[in-house]
Amino acid sequence: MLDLKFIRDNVGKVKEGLKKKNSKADIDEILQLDEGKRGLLKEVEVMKADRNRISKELGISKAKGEDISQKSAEMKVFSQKIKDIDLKVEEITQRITALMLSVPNIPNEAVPVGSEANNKTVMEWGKKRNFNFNPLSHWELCEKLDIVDFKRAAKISGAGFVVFKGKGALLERALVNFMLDVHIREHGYKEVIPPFLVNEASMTGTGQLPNLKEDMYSIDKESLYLIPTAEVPVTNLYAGEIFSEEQLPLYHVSFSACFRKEAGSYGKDTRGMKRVHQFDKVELVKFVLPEKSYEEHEKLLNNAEIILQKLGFHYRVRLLASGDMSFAAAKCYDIEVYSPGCNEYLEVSSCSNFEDFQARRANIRYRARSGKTAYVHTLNASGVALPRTFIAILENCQTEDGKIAVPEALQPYMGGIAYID
RNA sequence: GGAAGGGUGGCCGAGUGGUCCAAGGCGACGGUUUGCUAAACCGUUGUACGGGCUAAUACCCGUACCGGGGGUUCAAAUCCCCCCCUCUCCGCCA
Repeated sequence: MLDLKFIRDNVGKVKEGLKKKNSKADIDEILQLDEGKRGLLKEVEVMKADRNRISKELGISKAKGEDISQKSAEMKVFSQKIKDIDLKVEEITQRITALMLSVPNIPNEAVPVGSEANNKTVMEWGKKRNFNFNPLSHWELCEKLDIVDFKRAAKISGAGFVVFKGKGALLERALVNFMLDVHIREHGYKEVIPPFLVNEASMTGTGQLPNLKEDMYSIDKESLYLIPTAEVPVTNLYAGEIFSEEQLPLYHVSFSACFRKEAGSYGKDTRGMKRVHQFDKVELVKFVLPEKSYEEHEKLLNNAEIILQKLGFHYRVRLLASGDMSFAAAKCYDIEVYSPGCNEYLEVSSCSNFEDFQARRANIRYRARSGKTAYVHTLNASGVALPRTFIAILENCQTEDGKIAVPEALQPYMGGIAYID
């Protein structure tokens, strides 16, 4: 959520930012409601001051044994007037809040303006592997090696689900443990294993609700949602809390399953496991001081990149254009790993700085040494998402005779085996 | 699913209708003392919103906030109703 006061003082800047993000959010309506509300507040607060003063006087009169019945009767009418105005104020406040929750974050100045086509490659690592044979797609490899079962997954759950089997399951497990270990031991993150079901407040806190409701699985009877990313439970861990300045920065790494309906992307990437309804992910979440957040953002990006470097994959980093960023982000890098079977770059991580946007929604603050409280900045990145990394391993590490050469970094996590065959 | 307790400031914890501007403690900050640290003593110490005055997030005034919502009352942390959360015990299940 943006700061209403900031909107009030920077109307032009905010409108420009929203335009860059292709948002149709109506700032004017919010400002108009806000003005009306402040007018009413001014009026009713004077009345309340009167009420408080007179009530106090009546208390004293009564203690002296004086008759206060007439004055009481007058005050009853006056109090009712206050209640009526309070009700109006409450109505307006709710409308403002509802509108504010749907206003996206505005982009940082470093973000290129435009749509997906304006995303900028800011860095490339490694090189595409040269094959002296025709590389297979991951779904062909999965079937041949019998390590992922798409058909039976569809039978028990539906399209867009996968079942890992044998060495496929082992590879998935190995990847999770490998990534967790790197972030915990080498990058100083503290591990958290959160619930995979969260309440509505948590989903609102990180910005998935209200706008992305159609893309989430929910258990309506209990008002619970299946998490689309560990970002949701982990960020909301500290909702309503106040850090001391010494506690920051705080780094968490978290493994979770992620659940996404992928509404609106039917027919896209239907083959294989590029886009599935349930997948595993190792997520990095940071809580930092506002003045450090862009420095921390670069470090975060690097932490995620290291995973791909250790696995030895060619990848590129894209700075997303304003219109391609998510609702809550102020600046975002995507890491895309190259996969030869499908011959494309696959997004394995979004590395975002949300500034105080999520912190304001979830009310996560810190107390500065001066004693002042302020919102923290939150950031997160996948470190990294599993299915596409799994794809990249199969397609990049395949041998001519149809085996998968396990990357060296993963071998200790797979009982020392060198090949999946 | 049943029964009982609890939810108060950064934290702990008192508070059964007006004097609550929420006691007291801890912590934090400032000061005195001190070779340094500690201790002791003195003082300060919430958040949000609105308004005034501004260079100002400084200062002044007001309002609201004691889990959330509603009610009673001239007046609610306090009384009543509903809900949420939490904890203990019982039952059921793993």
